[in-house]
Amino acid sequence: MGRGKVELKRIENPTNRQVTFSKRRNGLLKKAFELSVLCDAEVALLVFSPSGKAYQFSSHEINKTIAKYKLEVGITKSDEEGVTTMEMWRNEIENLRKTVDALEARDKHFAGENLAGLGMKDLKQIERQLRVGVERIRSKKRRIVAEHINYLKKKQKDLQEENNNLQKKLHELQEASTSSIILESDATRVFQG
Amino acid sequence: MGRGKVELKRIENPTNRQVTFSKRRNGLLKKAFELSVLCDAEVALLVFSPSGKAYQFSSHEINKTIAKYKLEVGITKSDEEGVTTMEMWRNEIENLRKTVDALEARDKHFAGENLAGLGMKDLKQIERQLRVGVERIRSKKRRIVAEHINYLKKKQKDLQEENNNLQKKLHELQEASTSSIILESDATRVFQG
DNA sequence: AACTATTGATAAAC
DNA sequence: TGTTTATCAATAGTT
Repeated sequence: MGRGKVELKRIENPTNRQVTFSKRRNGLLKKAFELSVLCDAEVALLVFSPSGKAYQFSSHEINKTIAKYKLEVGITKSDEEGVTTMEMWRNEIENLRKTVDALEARDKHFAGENLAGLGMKDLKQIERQLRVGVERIRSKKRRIVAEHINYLKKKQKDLQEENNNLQKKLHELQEASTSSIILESDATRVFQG
Repeated sequence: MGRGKVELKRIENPTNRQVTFSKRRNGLLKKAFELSVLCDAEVALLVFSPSGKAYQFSSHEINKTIAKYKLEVGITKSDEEGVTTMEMWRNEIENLRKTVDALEARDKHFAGENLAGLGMKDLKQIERQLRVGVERIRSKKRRIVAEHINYLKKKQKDLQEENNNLQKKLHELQEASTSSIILESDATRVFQG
């Protein structure tokens, strides 16, 4: 379902694989939910990304669904305990190490290092990603600057206003002072007259 | 997807519900499979029909996937006492997870995403790194193109050379042919004379 | 992330 | 259930 058919095999380009994973994972979770609602079914779905991130959906208590499944299949609890656990942890750690390696390789590519073995297509894609990144960073910077400018303008305006007020008051005081002098001199004249 | 839209609520007609369950269950299992293959993901899917019949798909050992899930939940839950070795492993895994998260965050920054909370200084640094990356990628691209051009030039030169050789040979053949005709007519004349 | 051209899934009917 | 068909939904590739 898309611009072209897709072979049923691991997508080699890591970026595409990640994007497809994200899209299809959402689709799968949605459909699991729909099935449970439309057909009144009990559904449990576990998904782990290659990097070890977990996603899940369950229509009921997931542990109960799992227990139900185990009952159905007749698996003893001991299967998942003991030595197996250790192995799993080892696997988990190994997977995480691989993920770290992959991400670090990616970072190197973004830094323009370790490009040997990349083809023109890969390079173009990376360049495009970098350019998009730069543009977004610049946009963010522009926004920050604009916000700062607005802040300064507002501050300036406030100060100007305050300034005007002070000037006005000062003026009033001066006026008042002058009048009172005039009045005083009048009064003096009256008294003198 | 069909002759009409469908409300997201339990299908009341039991026959339709059963038919839809059958179809959608198959669709869901198929998509779970595709996700696991295309994206190299670990997927486990459990479905119980309302009548209690079980269906499942799993890309790996389902018990391990389930155990992995429980491990995941166990790690997120912080946390009770355990054997020291276990603790160490947990720590190691958690550290690796943090590393992965950090690297992924870095990638996001490089993609110009999740920039909230970054200051002007951070942004400038990231932008500089990206620009360096772009420049190196471009440089690599230029080198590839240059190499390709050289290859084409060499090929062209070789072809030109071969071409010349062929022309030369052709010319020689034509010369030879012409001479023999002359010789033949001479001979004829001699015989006739 | 948003947009489409396409493929895929499926509701209805048989 | 299986098949067919008209439609809707998911998504691959692209920007």
